[in-house]
Amino acid sequence: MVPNETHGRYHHGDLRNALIEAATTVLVEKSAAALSLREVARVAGVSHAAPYRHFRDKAALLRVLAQGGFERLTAAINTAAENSPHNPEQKLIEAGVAYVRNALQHPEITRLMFAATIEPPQDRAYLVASAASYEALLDIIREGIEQGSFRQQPPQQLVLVAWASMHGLAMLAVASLLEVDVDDEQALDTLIRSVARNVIYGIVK
Amino acid sequence: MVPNETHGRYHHGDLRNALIEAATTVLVEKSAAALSLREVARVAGVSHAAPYRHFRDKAALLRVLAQGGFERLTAAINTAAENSPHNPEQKLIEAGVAYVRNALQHPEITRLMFAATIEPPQDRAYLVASAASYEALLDIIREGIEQGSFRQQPPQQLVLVAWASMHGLAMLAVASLLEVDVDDEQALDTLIRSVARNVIYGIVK
DNA sequence: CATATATGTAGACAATGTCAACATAACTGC
DNA sequence: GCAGTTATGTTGACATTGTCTACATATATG
Repeated sequence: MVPNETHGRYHHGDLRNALIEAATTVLVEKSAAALSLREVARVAGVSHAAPYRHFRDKAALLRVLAQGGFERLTAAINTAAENSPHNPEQKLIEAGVAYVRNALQHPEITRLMFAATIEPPQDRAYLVASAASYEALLDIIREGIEQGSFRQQPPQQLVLVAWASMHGLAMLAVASLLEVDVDDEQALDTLIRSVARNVIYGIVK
Repeated sequence: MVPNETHGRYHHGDLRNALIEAATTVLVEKSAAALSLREVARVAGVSHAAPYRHFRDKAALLRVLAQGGFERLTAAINTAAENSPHNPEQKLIEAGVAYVRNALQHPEITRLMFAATIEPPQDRAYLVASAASYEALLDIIREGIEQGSFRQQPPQQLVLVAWASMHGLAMLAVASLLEVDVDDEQALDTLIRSVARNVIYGIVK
C-alpha cells in the first residue's frame, strides 16, 4: 500500500489536511455560502461524517482556515517589510500594500479571519496566528519610533492607526465598496499608497 | 376589525415591516447564524412561507436590514458633525466616534452591511443607502478642504483615509480584536480619538 | 356583487449539521 | 505473530432550513 495513494483505501492517511485543502478549494472556486461540510467531504472523497473525526464541528474547520489566513498575512507583511529599504515610512507603506493585496487575493478567507463567528473559547492557535500579524506591524512601528521617524507615542497607539486604516481599506475593497477597479493593479497600488501616505503624514495641511 | 390588531387575522396588514422588525429582534437577541427565515416567520406569528410574499428570498430580507443599518449610520455621522463646533478636525473626530460606536451597538447589522453576500445585482435602495453614509463623511472633508484645514487634495482621496481608518477600527472592534474593553465607554472614546487624531495629524514626528 | 389580485397557509423536497451505531484499519503489549 | 485497544471511516437517522407548488382567504376593483 503506497502511503500517498488516496484512492479506494478505507483509511485516508492524511484526511485532516485533505479536508483543509478541499475546504480551501471550495471556498476559492465557489462562495463561502456554498461551503458545507458535506461538500468538503465529497471533494475529499470521503463520507459525509468523516470530517467529524478531525474537527469537532464545522466552525472548527473554518477556524483552521482562518488561522492559515493569518499566517499567510503575517508572511506577506514581513516579506514586504524586508524587501523595503531601511526607511520606516516606506516599510509601512509596503506592508499596507501587502495587507490589502492579500485580502483581495483571498477575499473569502479574509472574511473568515475577521468573521467573529470565531469566538475564542480556547482556540489558542487562532489567537496566536492573529497576534503574529499584529506583531509584524508592531515591529515596523517600533523601529520607526526608535529611529525617530514616528511620533514618540506608545507603539500600541501608533500601530492601531496603521492597522485600522489598512484593515479598513482591505475590508472596503473586499466588500466592493471602493470605486477603483480592483483588478487594475496599477490603480489599486496608487490608491493604497495614497491612503498610506496620508495616514503617515496626516491629512491636515 | 382594528387595523392594528395583529392577532388571529388571516391577513396581517403590515407583514413586511413586522418581518423586518422580527428579523432585527432575532439578530439582536440571538446571533446572525440563528437568523433563519422560518424563525423570523415564527416570531412574526405567520406561517413559514409567508415571508416569500414580501421578499424574494432570504438574502433580500437581509439586504433590507443592511440598508436600514446604513441609514442609521448616516444619521449618526450627520448628528455628530452637526453637534460639533465649526472645526473640521473636530467634526471628523466626532464622526469617527459615532461610526465606531454605532458599529459596536449594532454589531450583527454592521456585519451584514459589509458582508458582500450582498451583491448588487440591481438593489438600488441598498446602494443609495451606503452611498449616503459615504457622502456624510465627504461633506465634512469638503468643508475642511474649503476652509483650508485639510490638504488640498481631491476630496475623494482624503475621505477614503478617514473612512478606511474608522471602518477598520470599527471592524476590528466588532471582531473583538482590540485590547480595549468595549463596554468601557471612556476607554473606548479615548482610543477612537487617539486613532482619529493620528490620522488627521499624521503619525510622522 | 362578482371577480381578479394580493396575501397567507399547508405540504413537499432536497440539502445541511450533527449524532449514534457499526466496520475496519492501525497500533500496542505480550 | 497475535489479541485487544484505539483511531479512523461509513451508514443511517433526525431535526432544521430555504424554497417551491397548490390551495385558501381576504381585499380591491370593475
